[in-house]
Amino acid sequence: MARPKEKLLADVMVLVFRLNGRLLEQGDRLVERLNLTSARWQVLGALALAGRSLTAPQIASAMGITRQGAQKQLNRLMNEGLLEHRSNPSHERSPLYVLTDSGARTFAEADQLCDLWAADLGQAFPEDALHTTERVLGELLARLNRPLASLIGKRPKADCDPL
Amino acid sequence: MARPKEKLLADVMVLVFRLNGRLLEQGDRLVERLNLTSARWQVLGALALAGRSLTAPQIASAMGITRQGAQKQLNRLMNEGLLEHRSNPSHERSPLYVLTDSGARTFAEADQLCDLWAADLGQAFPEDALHTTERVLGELLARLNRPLASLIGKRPKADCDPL
DNA sequence: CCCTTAATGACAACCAGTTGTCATTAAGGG
DNA sequence: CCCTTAATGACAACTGGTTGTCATTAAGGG
Repeated sequence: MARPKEKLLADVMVLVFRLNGRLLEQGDRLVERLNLTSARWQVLGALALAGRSLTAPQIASAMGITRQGAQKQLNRLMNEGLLEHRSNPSHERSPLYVLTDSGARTFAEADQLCDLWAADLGQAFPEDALHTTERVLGELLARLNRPLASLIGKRPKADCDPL
Repeated sequence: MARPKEKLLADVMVLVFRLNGRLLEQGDRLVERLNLTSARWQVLGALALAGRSLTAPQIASAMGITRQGAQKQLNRLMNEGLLEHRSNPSHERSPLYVLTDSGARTFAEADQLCDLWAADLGQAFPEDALHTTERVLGELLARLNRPLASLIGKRPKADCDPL
């Protein structure tokens, strides 16, 4: 075989980097008119998908970023009136966030645009190819969520110490 | 079908975002010992792969980022002695960059680590699944490189005007 | 040979994310 | 019921990328 699996995988990695950039860029343009960016859109999405109020750390975790990163977008969305606080019965310093009417409307518009966009992009691909892609990327992600201690010759942290 | 293609594609997009983060994170850790980051590693890679000296804009284009972004990393790599200037016969203000011995050695080490890493990650996947993934992502990228003018109701720029 | 335009580097401002620190609140074990 | 520890928000500094601007150099057309 001309391309060993490592090389194929390296190609996939490079594609992921490029795609990430393009997706964010096009996503930004897609929701520009709504005064959203990809980042703020994703926050609205986390709340809309959850269908209930969430705290900042919960939203961060749903987005796969740090709570500080999520907090920045939350503060901004609050200022713009797309979100509001609900007092959190089980944590007085950590409010729950919910979409305002304006926020829900804005997200619905973005979601419509996204469907059009995805339908347009998706028509080029056979269903099973998309499925395979999803499976591979998902499995890759799962493997990347484990540490790579062995390769870098770094000792595992104390709490991972072998008995 | 329970999942229409738009939804599958949306899932793939989310996976790309997550993977991008993880790959950068693990990549950073992989080359940490070499005083590299994913970004600086990629600059060295662009030069090593090209096998010849390149200008800053050429490197930026190879990396798919802006020339200003590439320049930042180039300046830093110069300071650390991994790159050096060659005078550019065809452009006196835009020098050519080449790897120093130290830069070439550092990149060779990183490349070795990368092969180990990719081999480890790649063994989980059948060859044809990786191939399909590469094809889908590549085609997706190609489609994302065209503007999405129609969906956002934005007029195309003057130089794209229909005759 | 000018003169306009494109390419380039330097710089600054910004965006989205990270890590780290600090003070406060929540939670749980003697 | 303390007292320690974890979780949280606020803040600051940093990274890697973006856009925009400016001055200079290259390139090409009258």
